[in-house]
Amino acid sequence: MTSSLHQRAIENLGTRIISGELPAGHVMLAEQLEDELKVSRSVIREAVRVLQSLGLVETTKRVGIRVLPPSRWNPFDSQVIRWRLASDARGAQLRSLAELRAAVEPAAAELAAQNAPAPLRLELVDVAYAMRDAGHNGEVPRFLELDIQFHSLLLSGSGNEMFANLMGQVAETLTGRTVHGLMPDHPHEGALQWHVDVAEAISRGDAAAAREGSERIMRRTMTRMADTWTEQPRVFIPVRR
Amino acid sequence: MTSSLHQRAIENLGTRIISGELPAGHVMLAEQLEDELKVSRSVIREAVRVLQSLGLVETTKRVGIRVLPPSRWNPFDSQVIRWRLASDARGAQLRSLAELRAAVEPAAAELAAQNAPAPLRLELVDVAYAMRDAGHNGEVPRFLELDIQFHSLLLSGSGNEMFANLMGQVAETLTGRTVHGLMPDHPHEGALQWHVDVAEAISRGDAAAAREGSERIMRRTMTRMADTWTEQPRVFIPVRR
DNA sequence: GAGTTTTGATGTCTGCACACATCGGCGTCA
DNA sequence: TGACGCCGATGTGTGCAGACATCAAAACTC
Repeated sequence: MTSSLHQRAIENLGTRIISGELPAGHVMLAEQLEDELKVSRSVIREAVRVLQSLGLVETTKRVGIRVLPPSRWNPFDSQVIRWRLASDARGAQLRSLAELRAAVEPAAAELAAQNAPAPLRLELVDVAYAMRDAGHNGEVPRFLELDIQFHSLLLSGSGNEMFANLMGQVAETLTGRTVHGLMPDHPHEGALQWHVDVAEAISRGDAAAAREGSERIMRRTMTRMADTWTEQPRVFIPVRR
Repeated sequence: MTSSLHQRAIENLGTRIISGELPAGHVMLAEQLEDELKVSRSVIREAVRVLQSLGLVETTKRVGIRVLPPSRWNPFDSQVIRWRLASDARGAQLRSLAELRAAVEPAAAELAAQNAPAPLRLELVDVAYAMRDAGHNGEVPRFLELDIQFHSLLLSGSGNEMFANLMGQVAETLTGRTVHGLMPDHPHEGALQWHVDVAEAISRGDAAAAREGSERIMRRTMTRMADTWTEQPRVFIPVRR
């Protein structure tokens, strides 16, 4: 349990802002938050400072703490992502993550084939084969675990820390699929082999094959998920000049 | 100037941590920081809370404030990116951003062709032609400005808030190229036309052409920049299990 | 309407009590 | 004698309460 008071205050306010309960433009006073959350001023202030750094609120003297519109939120912060996944915008968040992942993974596969350290390549191949076996045998939980590990290793092997950081979020989209009932008991036969192909391409340093294999996996993943979020409204962030 | 004491404390500690002056594992005491920065506890505490949320430090009772290794830093936070760009790792940061951009922009172009609102499509075409003119006439500052606007509009038009958020960082990589002396007085003739092609493909909703055109631009950009950072060491983030 | 004063919120500082992880002394047991 | 574990001492962050400083919005004056 993250039982620190300020962490709970962040959680409370963060979820309420992102859920829309506290809409953009809504102004709060520090004193009012003290009463509401039954904590002292320092706790509120520290929480507000963190929310400020996430782009969720801004503070103005003589006005108070103002909630900022979604276009100001930092969409890459893992807390923001978590809060959005718990909100009505869950579908839109999953789509954004899936699109990002589909864009990044082929590039990461290509880089991994060029740069990944040898032990990581070996592990990647092992995991791919283990994954194929688990898929054949219908061991769904083990398959999901290996799937996450496979893609984590791939992103990590790219040697790009931004790609690698997407691991955590990718895990969310993969586990999110099971929640949406999108995981069949027996994973697609072709996809299992494609993972092995990607791992071996990376292992032997074949960048083009690694990218193509990864693109194949991503294309299939996207087409399978696409129809679940067609109804999700898209948010267009205005260009700041 | 953002002259708030707490902001300055964040800036001071953030730059020193990311520059390596305060190495991973280094432990500081809140009281010691008060003396050093000549500010009160509340300022230090609020600053530390923000740095904690960025993954730069962790606090432990009876120990103090411990600096975390780079693998724990949030690589998508704009402050972290800015601090890295100002450090010795500037080259590695630019490479990471360029790789991310190269992965994302073709996907964004494809999505923009499918989803962008009509006014944005028109503006994109206008900017592309203006860019071509500025390039022909050797108006370098205006060209750079239009270039940033073009790519911002493209990312924004994708309707994916994560893609759109990369705008600010992309501007950094583009202006960073000029600093590195990578911008010729007269931009590449083909690239100018490619931008127009992408804009028109998006404008008429031709997703495949938009993606291909964007890929062409990105391939050229990457090959042109690649040799500037070959000597930059890559950082492999271990997979957390 | 321009300039000035008032006002009310955040910003900053300080002293105190508390929680709790670490350390070290002590005793127990093998 | 040495290893181990209990347990209190200690020092740190955490949380609280109250004060004053600062500064920009709002009200006021001319």
